[in-house]
Amino acid sequence: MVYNGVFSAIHRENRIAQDRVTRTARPPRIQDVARLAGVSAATVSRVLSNPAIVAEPTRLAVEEAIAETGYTLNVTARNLRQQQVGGVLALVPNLANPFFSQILSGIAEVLRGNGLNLLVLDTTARGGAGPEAIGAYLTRSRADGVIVLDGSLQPALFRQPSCPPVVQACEWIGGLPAPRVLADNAEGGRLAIRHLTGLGHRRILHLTGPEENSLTVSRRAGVCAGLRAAGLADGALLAGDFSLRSGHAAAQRILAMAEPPTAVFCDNDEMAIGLINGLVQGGLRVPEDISVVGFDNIEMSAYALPPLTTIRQHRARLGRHAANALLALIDGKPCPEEEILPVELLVRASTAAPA
Amino acid sequence: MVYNGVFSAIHRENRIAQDRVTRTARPPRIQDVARLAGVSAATVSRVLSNPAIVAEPTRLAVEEAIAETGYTLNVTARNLRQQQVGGVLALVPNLANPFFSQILSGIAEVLRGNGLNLLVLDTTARGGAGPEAIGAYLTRSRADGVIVLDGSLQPALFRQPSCPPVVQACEWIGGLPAPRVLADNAEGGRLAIRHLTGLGHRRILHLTGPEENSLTVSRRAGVCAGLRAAGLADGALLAGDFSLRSGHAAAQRILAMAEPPTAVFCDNDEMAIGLINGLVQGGLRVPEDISVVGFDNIEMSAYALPPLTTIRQHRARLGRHAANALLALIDGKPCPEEEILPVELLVRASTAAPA
DNA sequence: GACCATCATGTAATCGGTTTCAGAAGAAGG
DNA sequence: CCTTCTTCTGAAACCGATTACATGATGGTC
Repeated sequence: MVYNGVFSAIHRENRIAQDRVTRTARPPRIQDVARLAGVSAATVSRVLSNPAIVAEPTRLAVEEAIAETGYTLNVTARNLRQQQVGGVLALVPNLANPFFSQILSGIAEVLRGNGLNLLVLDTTARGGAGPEAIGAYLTRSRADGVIVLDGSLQPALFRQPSCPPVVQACEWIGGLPAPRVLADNAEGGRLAIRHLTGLGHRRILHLTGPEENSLTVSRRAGVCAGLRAAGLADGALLAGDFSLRSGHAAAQRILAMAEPPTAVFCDNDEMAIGLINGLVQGGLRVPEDISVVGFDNIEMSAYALPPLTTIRQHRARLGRHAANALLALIDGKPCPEEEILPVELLVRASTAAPA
Repeated sequence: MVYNGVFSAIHRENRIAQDRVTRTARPPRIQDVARLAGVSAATVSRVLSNPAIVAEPTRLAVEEAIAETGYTLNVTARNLRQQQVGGVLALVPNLANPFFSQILSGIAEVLRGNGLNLLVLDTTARGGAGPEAIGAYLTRSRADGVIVLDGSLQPALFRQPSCPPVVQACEWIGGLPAPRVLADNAEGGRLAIRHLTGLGHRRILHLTGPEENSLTVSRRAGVCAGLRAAGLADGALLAGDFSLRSGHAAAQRILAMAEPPTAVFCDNDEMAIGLINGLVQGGLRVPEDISVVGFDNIEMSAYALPPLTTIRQHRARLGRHAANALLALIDGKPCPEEEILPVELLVRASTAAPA
């Protein structure tokens, strides 16, 4: 006891000496602020998290002490005590894809407003995380919640008992009972087809994403509905993978057709732009010889040549809605199982009546 | 003491009962694993972080207990004890911009390999973070390190005593003494001009980013060097802001010129694509009437019409190098003040000899 | 003046790991 | 058989906050 007292006295002297020499020696803790303000650590904590319950003079003294010491809260300590992580994990198939990064932007905006960090995990990263590596992140100890942007993940991943609340955005995983925030993909497909059939097109090709992809499936449904509404059969389809390259490759296939379509609806803008590039280089004119419609309205589509007719979906907004849904889930508040955001047709110059 | 003993016995019973009923009652802690394995918590911790120092039979028993309980480490608790955050903060001007998200992708890859999270903060987010909001993140308690991708921030932000190690990537901030990982911007400008002068161009316009931007400044220097090497004067410049829109706007200005340039070098691909769009819509042909060179080699540039001649820089690689530099800094290892990554000229179809 | 409610604050337990230090067990050497 | 050294493990302190509970002061009421 005596030894202890002596020791801590020495220790304190030492600390003060250090403070005089180098300010960076050791960041101040809540206890240091308390000492300086002549109150307990509990009171400082209260000033920090709930100032209203602290008497005015005390509060001012504490605030002054905080300013004087340059104190900043240790977030990790708070998180440990409050049994939270302070962050939400976003699972994206490809961080480098602008489509996803715009959704992330919306997510980040809402999270930051609620004091939460955005943690990003690239599910198909190079040197990459296998499913088991992703699973290691799906713990309450790693994130307070998860937003899934990758529909190709296994639902089993999310069934571990310690998995935090999950929300799906944009794409979704079959058999995963987590709320979904989606664009109205079917309606988008339908709108695109209605536009084309309205122009008089009857041979319409659908350039899709990967066959099993949830976006592909629902957009395809809309396409078929649109075709039927115009009294047409389901029509041809060609499978791509959402990349510029696969759009370009599709052009070669089309150029080689005996009876090529007069219009193509693409499941995203990037394939549409790749397709136009391939078609034009193959000697066709867009839209005179063949019309092209995209999906997403990425920024670039307005500056393509010709500017692209497309289905617009508001990606940042989708991200915001997903983040808000997750926040509700984390707080144990009710959250709709499925939220569908409207899309709209944007007519530019890549579509015209068939020759 | 007795009361305490009785209480914890009841508590334990209760816990076991809960475990039988719902597995989600309470995640196991290291203590639970220790009890099951018949060892102390310290030993379990050692198995987790440094298995080599634990005797084989003990280790196996612990590993079995871990598997049986489904234990997962509480990362927050570990971080608190180890005085770290387990994450690195990236300050990006615009998360939705593919240019930055590809750098992020490289950063994320390296960080994940080292067990660190990537935290993303959008410096110009909507509803946005003022400088003071950003400053609140620049604390050792919020991040183990910071990678700055935004050259427009105030250097003073990073001077707070509690600011963690900082590395700048891609752009840089004047007066901030933090290591920089950059593309060879000047060389890129020089290469572009050499290519154009080699084709015979003599009236070359430089479409720049914002005047004070660090990329603009160094690319401009390269452009001027290139022009001088060809015996030409510094030449005209037009200031844009790296956006598609500003490229498009520049086209209007060029179309209105009495003596328009025969070639334009743009400080990024997006402006170049916007520019081409504007020029073509204004009736000029690219490259027959006017040549255009971009910078960055974004994916889209290969599929522009015409495909864009540009300067290629490897963004993911830049991100990886920046992350590695930061890791060195965090570990107190030496780290070069400036690292310059090579760029190269990619000739496609948007450049040709002047008419 | 005694009693009670209210408010402000302090004390100490707590979150869940890691790590220092010390001690036990076993091996090696004299 | 007794040291001495090594290897392994456990007890307890520690990281830095939050918060349940206790306490003291104050003011109002009868």
